[in-house]
Amino acid sequence: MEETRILLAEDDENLGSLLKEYLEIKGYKTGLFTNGNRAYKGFIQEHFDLCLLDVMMPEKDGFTLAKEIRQINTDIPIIFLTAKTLKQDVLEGFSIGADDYITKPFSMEELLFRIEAILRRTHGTEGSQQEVFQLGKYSFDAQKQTLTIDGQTQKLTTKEAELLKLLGNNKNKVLERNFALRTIWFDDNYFNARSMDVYITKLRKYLKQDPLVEIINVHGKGFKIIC
Amino acid sequence: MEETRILLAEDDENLGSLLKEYLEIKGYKTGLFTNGNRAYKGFIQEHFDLCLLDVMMPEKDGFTLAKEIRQINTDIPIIFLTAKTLKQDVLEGFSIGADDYITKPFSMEELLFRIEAILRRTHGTEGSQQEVFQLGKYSFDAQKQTLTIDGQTQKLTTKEAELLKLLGNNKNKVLERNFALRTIWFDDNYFNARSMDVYITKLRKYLKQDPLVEIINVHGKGFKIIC
DNA sequence: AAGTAATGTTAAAGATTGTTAAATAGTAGT
DNA sequence: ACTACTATTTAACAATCTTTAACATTACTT
Repeated sequence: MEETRILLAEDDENLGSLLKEYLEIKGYKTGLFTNGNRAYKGFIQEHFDLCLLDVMMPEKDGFTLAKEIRQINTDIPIIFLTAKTLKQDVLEGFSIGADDYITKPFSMEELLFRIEAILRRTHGTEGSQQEVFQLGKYSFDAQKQTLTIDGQTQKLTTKEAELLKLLGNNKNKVLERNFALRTIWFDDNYFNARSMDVYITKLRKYLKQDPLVEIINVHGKGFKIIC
Repeated sequence: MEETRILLAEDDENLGSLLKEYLEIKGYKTGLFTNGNRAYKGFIQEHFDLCLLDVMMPEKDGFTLAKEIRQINTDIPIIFLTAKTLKQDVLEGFSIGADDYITKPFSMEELLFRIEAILRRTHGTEGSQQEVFQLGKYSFDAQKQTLTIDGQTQKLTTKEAELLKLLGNNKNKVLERNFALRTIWFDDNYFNARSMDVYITKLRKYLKQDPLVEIINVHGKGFKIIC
């Protein structure tokens, strides 16, 4: 397996070097650039496999930089780091071709999770990758968005499936509220949080047929599925 | 494999040189001309395999240039770049013999997708090459626009085939609405979106005979075919 | 125990998608 | 040109998905 190289564009030097240090410990060679222009030059001169771009930077903002990078390489995964989420911004980001979006403050684990998820998606045999979870007597197919028990199959909506997938990824471990909100809703405001609660209720209904499977709340933290 | 040479006529020098830079990184030798007259001279003097023509250019617009190019070479693929889509313009473009049409702003990924699609179509020994998809028990021939199951063959209309081809190209992955609309309808407005929905319904009907093949909606994103 | 915050639940409102049929546009033959 | 036919778009309404609102319940804090 080759070394994965990450381009990091972040004007806050403290945060930047912290991230760089962390990523390198995790085995990613990281190039840190403290403004958009330098990052662009770096991108042209060196080889990178993934870009982490701060949106708000002096001189050249992350979106502009991303557009320029996209002109050179359409495939390289781009993750935006941003202080605050405006739906508008998220949409603009994705229209440029962002692969993910992460709002500050974020934990290092969260960032790593997203980086690895994207690298799996990009490198891996993608598409055909089977995403079937066993949840007690239930079988959940994230691709097809279906939940099956005793031959009975229930179709799930997109959001239901996305949430159950995150829960299933963390069986018997806490899925943090903010993490789920940022991953699925791209923003962790109050209303999205309530929307997520509604979906938790829906999933619980679907999962009633096996009493050994349960989604429990961890007050103030999030939810975990036990099975 | 020989080198493919692209003629690029674009009066906006910033965009032009970015495109050139990008295309060359992708392995296409690119000649950039910043107005129609220069582009015409360039076309006569050098050899090119594909033309990217901006429609709106001072002195000589893209359509006029295309007509002149067509008099010299009836076969060379031509893609128009245009700021805004007027149905009128698209029709005029195709009547001149355009091979494709792309509206700004477009992503580089999108442009590359179209260039490569056309080169496959034009160059390749093609025939039945990569244009036959296996979708569960179905066999779909994008060239012939036919869908076959158990020896029964159903003819598809052009739009039906184009849409199924895009879906088939992204098996088990989400085909984004906007991308499909821009690729097939050249514009992603509300009405085209509804038209696309109608075609999704039609395709679902055709695909009913194999229950393992399904086109599912990913709310707010697009569709994916699973099989 | 009382008060506050977080979660549970249900229903309505709002947005997107599914479907059918009619209107329009395009095509080929005469 | 006209007619007959097919393909595509538009319109209308139905169904589904998501968010928002409201109120109920539970958990935590003091």
